Amino acid sequence: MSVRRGTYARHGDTVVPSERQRVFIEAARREFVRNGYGASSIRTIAQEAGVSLSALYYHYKNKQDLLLAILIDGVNAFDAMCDEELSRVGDDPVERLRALVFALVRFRTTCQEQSLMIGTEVRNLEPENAAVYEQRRRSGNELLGSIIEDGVKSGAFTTPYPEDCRRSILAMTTSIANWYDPDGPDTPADIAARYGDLALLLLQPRP
Amino acid sequence: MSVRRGTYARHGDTVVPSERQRVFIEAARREFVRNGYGASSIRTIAQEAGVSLSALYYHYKNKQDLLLAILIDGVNAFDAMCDEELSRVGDDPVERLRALVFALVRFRTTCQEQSLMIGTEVRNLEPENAAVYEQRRRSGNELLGSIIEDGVKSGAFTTPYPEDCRRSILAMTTSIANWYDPDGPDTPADIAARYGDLALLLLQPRP
Amino acid sequence: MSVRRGTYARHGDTVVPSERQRVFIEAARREFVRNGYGASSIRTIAQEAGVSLSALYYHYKNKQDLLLAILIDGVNAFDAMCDEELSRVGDDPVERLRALVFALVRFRTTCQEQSLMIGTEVRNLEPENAAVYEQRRRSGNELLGSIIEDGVKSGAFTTPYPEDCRRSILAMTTSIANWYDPDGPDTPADIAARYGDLALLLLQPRP
Amino acid sequence: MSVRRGTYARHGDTVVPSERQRVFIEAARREFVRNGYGASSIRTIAQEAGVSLSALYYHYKNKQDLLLAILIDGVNAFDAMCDEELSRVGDDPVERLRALVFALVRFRTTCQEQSLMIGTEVRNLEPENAAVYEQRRRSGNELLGSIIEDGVKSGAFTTPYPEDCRRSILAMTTSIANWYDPDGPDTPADIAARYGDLALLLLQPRP
DNA sequence: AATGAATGAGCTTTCATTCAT
DNA sequence: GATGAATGAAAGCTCATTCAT
Repeated sequence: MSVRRGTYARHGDTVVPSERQRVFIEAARREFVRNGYGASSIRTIAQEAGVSLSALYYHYKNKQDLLLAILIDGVNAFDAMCDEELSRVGDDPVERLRALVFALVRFRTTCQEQSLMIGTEVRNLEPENAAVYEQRRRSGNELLGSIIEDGVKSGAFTTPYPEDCRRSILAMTTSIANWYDPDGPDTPADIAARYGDLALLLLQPRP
Repeated sequence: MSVRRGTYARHGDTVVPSERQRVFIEAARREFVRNGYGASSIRTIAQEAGVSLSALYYHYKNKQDLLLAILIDGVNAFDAMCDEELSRVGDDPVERLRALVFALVRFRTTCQEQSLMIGTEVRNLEPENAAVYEQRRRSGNELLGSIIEDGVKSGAFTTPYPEDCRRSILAMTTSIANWYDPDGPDTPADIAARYGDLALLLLQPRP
Repeated sequence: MSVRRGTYARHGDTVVPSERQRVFIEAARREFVRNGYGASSIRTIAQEAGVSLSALYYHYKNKQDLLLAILIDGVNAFDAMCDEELSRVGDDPVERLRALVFALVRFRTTCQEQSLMIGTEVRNLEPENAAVYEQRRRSGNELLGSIIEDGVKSGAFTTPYPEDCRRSILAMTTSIANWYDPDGPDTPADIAARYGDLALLLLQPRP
Repeated sequence: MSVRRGTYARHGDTVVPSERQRVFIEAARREFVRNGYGASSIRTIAQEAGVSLSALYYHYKNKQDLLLAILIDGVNAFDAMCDEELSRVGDDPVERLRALVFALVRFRTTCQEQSLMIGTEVRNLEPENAAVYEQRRRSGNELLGSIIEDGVKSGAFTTPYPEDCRRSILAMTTSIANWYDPDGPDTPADIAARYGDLALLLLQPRP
């Protein structure tokens, strides 16, 4: 039968896309980022991927399925970066916060396209797929909240608005993808350092 | 003889939409926010506005023109709020900063739909219209930059990263439109007060 | 707005198709009779009707709607013939039976295409439309049953199997559409006379 | 080396389908009866048969070939029933007529699906295959005509319209497949007895 | 100021079929 | 015997847009 069985739509668990599927995912992501999901043509995507339209349909049962695959691929990359950065540090909330901000910035700069997809195109997921996606996404995304919460509890952070801080840090790092230029003077590490500082300013660490 | 001549596409200056045009703008905005520009049907918009498709074409020469009208309508609302809030305060950078944040928050909360359109759907403007729009938008949007710059020059703000602060403040207030619930416990003023605090934390005002 | 509002799918009552709609109905009927509903292309139908594909979609909201229109047009023709023939005779069951068989034969011979559609393509109606159609069809189609029933009650027909007779008379007249050749030697009236005799043989009239 | 060589398309003679082929034939028949030939998908058929699409293509060279196989399988069943019933009786036209009607009814009731295919889907045969099929079908189908002819010649049947009788008897028995319900009260034998009576009424046997 | 009718291009999707393995 | 991968053609349908009235 078809590869479609192994699609994310069916099992929620992490399935590594095949080489062919990677080609589709990347072509589609380029298109979706350029035009948005609704205005992107699946014909053009197949063309950009260098195969026939039917071949795409052999691997993904429809446009939605492709969108879901891209988004899940994005959160996988995101999770991987968070895990990697956090594995380098200990339990100190300040250290952990800096590490996470570093991961966020790395993601928004080195995976600019993935980054732009997530959050912009989620609204185009049909309810069923949105559920599948949310479940996958939750785990990775609650990290910031728990780090802040821990820091506040332990007295490391003294901010009176932890929830607003969480949202703000997320928003300000997320928006980096909108202006970051890989050919510009700033390296991801430069930016991460500055945004780490800014994030800590918001959280008002115990002096 | 058609109204189209007076459309934004032709003259860049502010033209107040007629009553009829307001109906179209609002119906279209609802649709664009729901589905995105590319996936929205101009037929559905006409239907929601309660008139015939041809009537819409009498007022706007095409879908693009409608998008441009919506976006300009959005920046007009935005500019009006900024002007209003800033007219209440004097020259002190801290006061001005708070006033502007207040305006930003008011816009993102009370004009949620306009807010979501701006920034999400700009990319769907064709080059010619994008130019028209950018010109209109610039003036209003450079306010934050100049306030920060003034504060830094005068020594009122001591941040070493004024540009990152500007971007961060913009991003964190912008993102409010994504989660704000008019039926929730927080009033726009509540939120504005907190985000004013946060913004000042980033800018590190002289103690 | 569009003509679609007046389509049969919306109101169950008899709406006379416009001139344009007649063209579509006849082109579509030709195609459906030739290939069957499922294998007929709506593109080809539009082509045969001599208009663009979109024009067809302006008048009928989809393939189903067109099918329904054709079928209802068919039962309308059928009903008209039955009414006409029965209006010529009195109350005598034998007379009425002959008149109805005459109407059946006339329909199967002079409206061969309509005839072939009805009964062959009803199965392609989606449930909702099938309901609309059945309701329209019922009235006309129960005539034979009631004539036979009356005759049996009054003793004019002595058959022990009135229900099988009903089905048989229906089947044998229906099948005429399959072989009747308008250029052949038999006139519809010839055939009707013979099938009237046969139908009466089945019903075993009181001698 | 493929089985296709032995397919009906190549030799006209009776080839008994293999066990595997029976599975395909039955799955396909179910689909064809449900949707009609043109609207049935060969993919769905393979799925229902529980094998891969390619496996189906190994056994039948295309959709047409499958249709032909089904139809021929149908006439084979039909012929077998006729032979069986007729072998039980002698030369008397009345006896033979009753036996044949019995066979017709048995076929339409116990092989309902085969019955519905034959006659409904023949029109979908391409000319070449239609020829192959007609040749196979003729023999079995001319039985009724010859029995009636014999009876008329010998004076056993006095009908003035033997050809119309033949068509009527065929039509009325054929239509049984449309309403027969295996779970209903009537057994095939019950129905056959009644339709035998009706058929004889049409033929007007010498008293 | 507004409408109904029409159009051509494009959409997503499914089709029957082939072929290397 | 059987499969996965692929393809070109065509399906039904919707799109933004135009134009005579």
